[in-house]
Amino acid sequence: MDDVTGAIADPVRREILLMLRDEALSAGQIADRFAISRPAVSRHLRVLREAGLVRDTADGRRRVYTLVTTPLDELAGWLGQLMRPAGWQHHLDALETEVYRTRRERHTAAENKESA
Amino acid sequence: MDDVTGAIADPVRREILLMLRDEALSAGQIADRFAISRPAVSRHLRVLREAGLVRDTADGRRRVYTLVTTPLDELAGWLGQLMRPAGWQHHLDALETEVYRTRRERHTAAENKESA
DNA sequence: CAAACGTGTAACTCATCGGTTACGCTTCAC
DNA sequence: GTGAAGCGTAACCGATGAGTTACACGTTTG
Repeated sequence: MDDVTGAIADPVRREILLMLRDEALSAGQIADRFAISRPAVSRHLRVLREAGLVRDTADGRRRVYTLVTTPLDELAGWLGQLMRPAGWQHHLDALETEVYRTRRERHTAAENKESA
Repeated sequence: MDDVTGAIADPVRREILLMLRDEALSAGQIADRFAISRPAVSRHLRVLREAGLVRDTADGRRRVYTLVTTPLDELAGWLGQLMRPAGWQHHLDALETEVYRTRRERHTAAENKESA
């Protein structure tokens, strides 16, 4: 949990996650979309990887990253735990999870759509 | 958003939020539950306050803190944005079930008398 | 009023973080 | 084989964060 919240805490890393939401991207492609240096992005990717939020697959000399949302379940559960007593119904639209106890393996987002 | 994710990133602060979920607590009461010094807790409270996650009301020489979940909406929305493409339907389904089933759980944390 | 209580703030230390440049390793192209 | 492409790591640095002790300030209480 600490890994996830820590990873989420940085705007660059949040942006990376959003980028990976729609398509898998290589390290270089990701780095190109930021003003900071490539090594800096590389380390952000490392943080995300260690938090389990992304998975990297070697593809020749490239390294393709894909999103892994599973670790977010715990965070979502924590959020739900906090918001429940208040306007629960209201948040339902935005929130979306109470999982917290279910699914844990499911999707794995292994779409090999790298048509870059 | 950065404020919230930053605030959430610390385990002590997350714990504080959970503590405030069920009842309002004074700074001292909160500090007593942690091994760290009181000033340290005080600064955690400041971070939470600046993130809008807690509200403090003066009560004599005490300062009572209450939870404010509103800022979490944005985070919840962001989370949803990330998890939607994956098992969104699934999550939503589980959520609704959960909501109807628990239905505010009996005890209700009725201490929410101090309105905004 | 004076003493004790409850809290926040200031000043300081130490560890961690995010960024940069330099470098090394593996893979593709010729 | 040689050189370039693509990435990650190492070393270094300034900024930030969390913890501590010392202190100031308002509030109760005797």
